[in-house]
Amino acid sequence: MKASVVKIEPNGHVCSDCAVRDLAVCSSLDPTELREFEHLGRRVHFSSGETVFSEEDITTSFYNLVEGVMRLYKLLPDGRRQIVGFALPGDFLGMNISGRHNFSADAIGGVTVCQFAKAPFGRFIEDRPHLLRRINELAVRELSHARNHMVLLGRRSADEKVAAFLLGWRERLVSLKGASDTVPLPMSRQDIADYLGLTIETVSRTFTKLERHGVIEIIHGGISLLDPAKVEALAAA
Amino acid sequence: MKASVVKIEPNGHVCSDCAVRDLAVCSSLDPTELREFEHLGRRVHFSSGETVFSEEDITTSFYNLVEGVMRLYKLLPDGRRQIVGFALPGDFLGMNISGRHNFSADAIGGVTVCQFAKAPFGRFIEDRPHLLRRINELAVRELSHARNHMVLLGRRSADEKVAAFLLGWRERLVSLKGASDTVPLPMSRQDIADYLGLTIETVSRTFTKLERHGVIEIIHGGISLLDPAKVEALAAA
DNA sequence: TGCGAAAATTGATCTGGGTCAATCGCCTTT
DNA sequence: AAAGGCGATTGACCCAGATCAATTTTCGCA
Repeated sequence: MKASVVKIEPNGHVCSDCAVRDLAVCSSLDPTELREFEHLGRRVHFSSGETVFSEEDITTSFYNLVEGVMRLYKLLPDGRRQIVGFALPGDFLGMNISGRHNFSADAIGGVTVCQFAKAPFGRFIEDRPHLLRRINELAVRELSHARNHMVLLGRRSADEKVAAFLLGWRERLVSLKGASDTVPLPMSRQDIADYLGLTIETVSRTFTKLERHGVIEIIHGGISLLDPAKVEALAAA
Repeated sequence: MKASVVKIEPNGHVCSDCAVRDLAVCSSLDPTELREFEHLGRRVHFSSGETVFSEEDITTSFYNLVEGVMRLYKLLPDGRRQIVGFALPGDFLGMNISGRHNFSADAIGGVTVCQFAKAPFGRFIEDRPHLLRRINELAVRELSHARNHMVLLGRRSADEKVAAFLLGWRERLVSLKGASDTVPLPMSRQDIADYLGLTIETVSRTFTKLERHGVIEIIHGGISLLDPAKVEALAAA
């Protein structure tokens, strides 16, 4: 949204002590490769609300999210928005066949990415099938998520959508922050609505309804699952 | 749906004159590889309505659709169904990370697939990165489709959904049957409804409404686009 | 060629979630 | 500490699309 004034970190970064070393595509690289890989990427910081790349932009870079949360979304000509996913540390962004990004991505809160110019990255992959396999693995995982989300969007009620979202988001945070019934929600209600194919009002009402029923507690910056089993039942598997 | 009585074709098939030679994953193989590849797959026929594989089944095979159309879908415990896509000749099915299919697939009309046992296929890929790259390409293409479909499911009206579906289906048929304003629809109205996140009644009503407005003509086994530009306008890009 | 069943269409009515419109409750910023 | 502003909540009302209920059309099969 805002004008993009990115902050590039001084060259001092080393992959070997990167926070997402074992989650990201890099997990497929051995120490020698990793040192070479280090020179391909540069760390870039984006502040809250900044757009990292836009749908229809020609793809010049791939990104490895290192820290923070991003919303990935598509817009219809009249402004309707569908968020197709939230990216978390370890996620790899930018793969496409058309040569253009097919969604936009912006920062929710401060974000650090590891940015790779397309050509050198492509060359690096060339003779490293294990990296390609890792990328494919992430794509297939993403595809599975996308299909689950289609079911949610096409066939679930508002209550089910919200319940499933809370559980799914909590689940995704497990590998990053460990399991917890306290679920931070860094994204806005509008973001949640656009992710679930609902309006902000319906999301808000559903939250308060769940709270009235003692199923969740709305806390500052997130929610707390008071009765996870009940939420699971509401999500209709 | 029906009990599965598959028909395996006698061994006489050769990849080099396969109908999907240039569309499928096989397009990445050179003639020598293709001859070796030939021994990995066997052609299997499924009749209308038969299930090729089911969600949650352990993946023992990958499939290359050679002829016919398949519906790919997920079911909720209470029977609600979301069709996540229709497969056409050239499509590659079975990639997943969990070791289980994450959707079900059944034949719409008669279908011929080229079936590969998982292990030998995996071994064949192992030292052929160009095949892996081709598979990744198909996965990324699929991912793009999935994201577009999320927008449709989450943010488009019934009219827009139907119009977009007709255009999208027509577009997919171009590479198989050439461009045409006559669009065959081998799937049922229920299938279309479950693909678009609508009910069968809404799909039917929308078709008749479009026909009344002179935008399409409902013909036997499909529709004809009388005013493609108008349909595009309705689809809201 | 006709019969039974399944698919598709059409009509009448209902409702979940959208729309419109106030507040409310914070965070800033001064 | 007051004011301004933005995100979130809440309420009143509405409507697109679901549901329920007949037909009508198509199709497989004898």
